[in-house]
Amino acid sequence: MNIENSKAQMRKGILEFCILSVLERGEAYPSDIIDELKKAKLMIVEGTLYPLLNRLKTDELLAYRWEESNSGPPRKYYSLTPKGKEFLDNLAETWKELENAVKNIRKTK
Amino acid sequence: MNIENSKAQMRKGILEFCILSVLERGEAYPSDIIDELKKAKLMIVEGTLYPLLNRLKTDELLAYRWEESNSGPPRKYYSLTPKGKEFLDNLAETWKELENAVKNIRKTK
DNA sequence: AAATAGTACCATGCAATACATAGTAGTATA
DNA sequence: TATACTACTATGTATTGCATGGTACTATTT
Repeated sequence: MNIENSKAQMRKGILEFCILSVLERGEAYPSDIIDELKKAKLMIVEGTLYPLLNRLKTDELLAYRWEESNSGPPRKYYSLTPKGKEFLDNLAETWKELENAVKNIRKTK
Repeated sequence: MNIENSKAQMRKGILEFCILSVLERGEAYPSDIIDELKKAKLMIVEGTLYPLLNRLKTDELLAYRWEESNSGPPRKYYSLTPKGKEFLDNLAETWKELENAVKNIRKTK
């Protein structure tokens, strides 16, 4: 049993929350999102990010627009929809509950 | 996109950590573990717990012994191995890093 | 112009794990 | 014996992060 695998498993399920959080602060395109997460020491790879963004778009939590880049190919800027913002609030609550649960398990008794 | 599913996904990857934490405090059999987690508001079902316990046993993080019950079928008591304790310490560190990563993403910038 | 490099996005098979469901088995009680 | 309760086992399904391979656009180099 491998700690790197456990790290990846722990990331599962919270990346959605983190990505919506990044976009709460303002629209961004995928590389920006990767950079923001990397700054917070949370690594995500393209093979994960793109399908995830597409899922969120399909579920109407995100919207996007294309923008020409002045130094490379066009970019897809994502932003939160009102529905996305609401969902994010729910995720934030869920995360807090999870944190508390872990805290209780680690401390109590 | 369904908040209940997101809750389940957030649980993925940290149940291992929580179960090892419960056992850090002393050996327990599966129903005890379920009760401890339930007390902390973390729900796990048998179909998840048993395979997980078996995986941890297979990886030598847990040991178990059978004990006759005085009011029902025999019980399988699990306990942490030294290897398990060491792995748990790593998981605790990983969890802390994850908490900080989320905190940074939610707060910074 | 063609080739190469850098950047951006897309597609998909695989591995891991939570859950739902179905079942077996031991013990106690009706 | 049948039923109920408790405990453990097995497995198919759904979901999602990762590895890998690819397409496409723009800029730079040959």
